Amino acid sequence: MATTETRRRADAERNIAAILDAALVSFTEDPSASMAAIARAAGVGRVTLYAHFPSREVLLEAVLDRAIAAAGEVIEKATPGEGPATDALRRLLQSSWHELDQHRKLFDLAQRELGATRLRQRHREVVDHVESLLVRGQQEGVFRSDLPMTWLVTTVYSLLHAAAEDVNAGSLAAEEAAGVLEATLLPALASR
Amino acid sequence: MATTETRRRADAERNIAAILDAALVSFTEDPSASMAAIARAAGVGRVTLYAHFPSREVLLEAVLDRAIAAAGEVIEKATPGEGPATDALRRLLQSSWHELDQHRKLFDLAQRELGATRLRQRHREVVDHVESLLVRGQQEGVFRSDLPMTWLVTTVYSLLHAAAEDVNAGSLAAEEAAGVLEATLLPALASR
DNA sequence: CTCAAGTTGAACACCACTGTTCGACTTAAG
DNA sequence: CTTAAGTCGAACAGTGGTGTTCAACTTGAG
Repeated sequence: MATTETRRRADAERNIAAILDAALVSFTEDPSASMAAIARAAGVGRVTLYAHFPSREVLLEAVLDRAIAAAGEVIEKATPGEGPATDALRRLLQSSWHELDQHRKLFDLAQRELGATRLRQRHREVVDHVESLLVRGQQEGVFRSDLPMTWLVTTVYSLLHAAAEDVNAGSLAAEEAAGVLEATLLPALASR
Repeated sequence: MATTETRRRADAERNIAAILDAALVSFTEDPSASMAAIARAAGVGRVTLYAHFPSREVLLEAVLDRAIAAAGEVIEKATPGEGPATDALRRLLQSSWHELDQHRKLFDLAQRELGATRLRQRHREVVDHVESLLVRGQQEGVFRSDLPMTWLVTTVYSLLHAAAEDVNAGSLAAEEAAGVLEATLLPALASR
C-alpha cells in the first residue's frame, strides 16, 4: 500500500528513517535544536535533510505524526479497554510512560511553533485513549468523579512527564519509574 | 542598607523595576523572548536595557534572584513550619501555587541557558521549604514514606505547574486551582 | 538654574540559523 | 555496466538576534 509510485531508493529510505529518529531525540532533548544539529545527529549532510524535509516546520510535523502513530500503537498493545480499569491503567503506565512523555514534549514544542489550534485534533487521538480509560474507571466507581475530567488527564500526563524528567536527570531509576507512578497516581485518582 | 554608594537616580530605579517585571512575564511566557521584546514590554529603549543589564545572561540571573526572593517571602508568610503538616501544605498551596509555578518556569529556562549545576544552590533555597514541610509530615505520620523524598517534591511541583498551565489555557478557573491541587495532592502524599 | 545622570534611536559589526544552488561524487537498481 | 537517484561540501543571500558606540535629548537632584 506504500508502493504508490514513490519508488524511493533504499539508501534514501534509510536516511529518512535516520533523520526522523535523530529529529525525535533532538527535539525532545532541546526544543531549539537546529537543522544542522539534527543532520549531524542523523549522520547525514545538511543538504540531504533539506532534500527530504524542505523546512523545519515540515520536519517537525513528520516527527509529530510518527510519534502519534507510535504512541497509538504502544497504547493499544496495553489493551486499555479490557479488565478492571485500575489494572488497565497499571498496564498503560508500565508500557507507555516513556513513549507518552516523548509525545508530550513534542506536543509542547509543536504548540509553540505551529500554533495551538492546528494541533488539537492530532493530539486528541492520543489523549482520548487515556481519557476513555479514566471515564471507564469512573463508571466502575474506582476513579473519582469530584474533579473535572480534563484535570484528571492533566494529572496523569503531568506526573508521567515528571517521572521521565527525573529519570533523565538521574534521580530516578528507569525500572522504578512505572512503579513510582503507579503508587502516586492510583491514590490521586481513586474515589473515596 | 541598600544605600551602599549606588546613588541611582529615581527614574533609573523605576526603569530597572519595570524591566525586571517585564522580563519575568516575558521569560515565563516565552523562554526565547528577545532583549528587544523585553525592552518593548518594559516601555524602555533597548539601549537602556543594556545599560542596566549588560547581557541576556545577567538579566536572567537578576530575574531569577528576584523570583527566588519573592517565592521565599510568600512561602514564609504561609508559615509552613506551624500547625499540622496537612494544614500547612493547604496554606502553602492556597497562597503560593502561582508564585511557585513562575519560579519553576524560570528555573527550567535558567537550567538550559546557564547550565544545570550553577542553579542547584539557588534553587535549593526554595525547594527546601517544601521539602522540610514534607519531612515534617512524614515524622508526624501523615505523609507517606514509601517513596523517595525527591519524588514527592517533584510530584508537588509537577502538579503545581500543571494547574498553572491549565489556568493559563483557560481549562481551569484560577479560584479553583488551589482546591483542585489540594484534592489531588493530599491523597497522593498521604500515608496509608 | 545648572549639570551630571540617564534615556533614546540610529547605525554598526558579528554571529547563528534558515533555505538554496551548484557541481562533483557515490550508490542502488536494472 | 550503465544510468538515474541520491549524497555531499562549499558557498550564497536573507533574516533576526546580540551587544556596542555615538551624539542629541530629557530628567532628576542639589
